[in-house]
Amino acid sequence: MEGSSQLETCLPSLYALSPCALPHPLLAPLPNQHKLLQMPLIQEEAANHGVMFPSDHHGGLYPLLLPGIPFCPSGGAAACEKSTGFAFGALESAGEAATSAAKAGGETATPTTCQGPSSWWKGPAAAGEKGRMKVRRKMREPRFCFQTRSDVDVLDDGYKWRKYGQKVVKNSLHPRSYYRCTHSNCRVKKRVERLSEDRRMVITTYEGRHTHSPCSDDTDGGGDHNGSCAFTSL
DNA sequence: CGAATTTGACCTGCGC
DNA sequence: GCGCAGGTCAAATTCG
Repeated sequence: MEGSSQLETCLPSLYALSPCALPHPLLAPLPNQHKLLQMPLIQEEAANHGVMFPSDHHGGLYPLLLPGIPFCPSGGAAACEKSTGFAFGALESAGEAATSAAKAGGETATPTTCQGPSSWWKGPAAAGEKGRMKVRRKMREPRFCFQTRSDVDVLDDGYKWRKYGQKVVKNSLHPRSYYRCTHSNCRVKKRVERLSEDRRMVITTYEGRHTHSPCSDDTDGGGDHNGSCAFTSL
């Protein structure tokens, strides 16, 4: 399913997203060869919210993380928000920016104001009630959104993902895929879609933070066996 | 046979 | 209030 050769150029940039292995991945610009395109719309948000973005101006590549926000396992997002003053919804429009970018073909788009309310599933407990009680709550999760040039949709970022949905979105020729981290207590999600104009451009939006390290994906918890993990090289 | 993926239906939020 | 679009669920299907 996955063309590993095409993946190679993308891997390091994705690895840099790991909050577990790299507490401060922002500090590590990636080589030129890893093509990420900046999205003007999101950069606008960056200016407003202090989010860092990929830069192809300096040959560096910076994951889209919220600076100053510590790794918060098991839903510490709210606490982080308090302590840092950052609203985790800040990148809410970033996710939409991906779509906007797709629409505008990477052209400048008017930055939308951060729309606070967004949905987030409340979890198995609430969802399980009455069978179809899909109660959602306001989104308070960090988002990392970036583009990569790849022939494969699902980039191997070290984590294991399960696809839970696919949707054709408006103004996009390609369907958007929804993935969720397979780790038991990890509710990180990601959306993958392709640009209408350039099907090789993959827009990946990560949502939330992993509560585990990439290598210990299925072996829960303590996995410090980084020996064979590519993350350690960063 | 178990795990992963597919796919249609359902739910929610937002704009008009 | 209504309709649209995005996001999620879960049964069915496919794959290893």
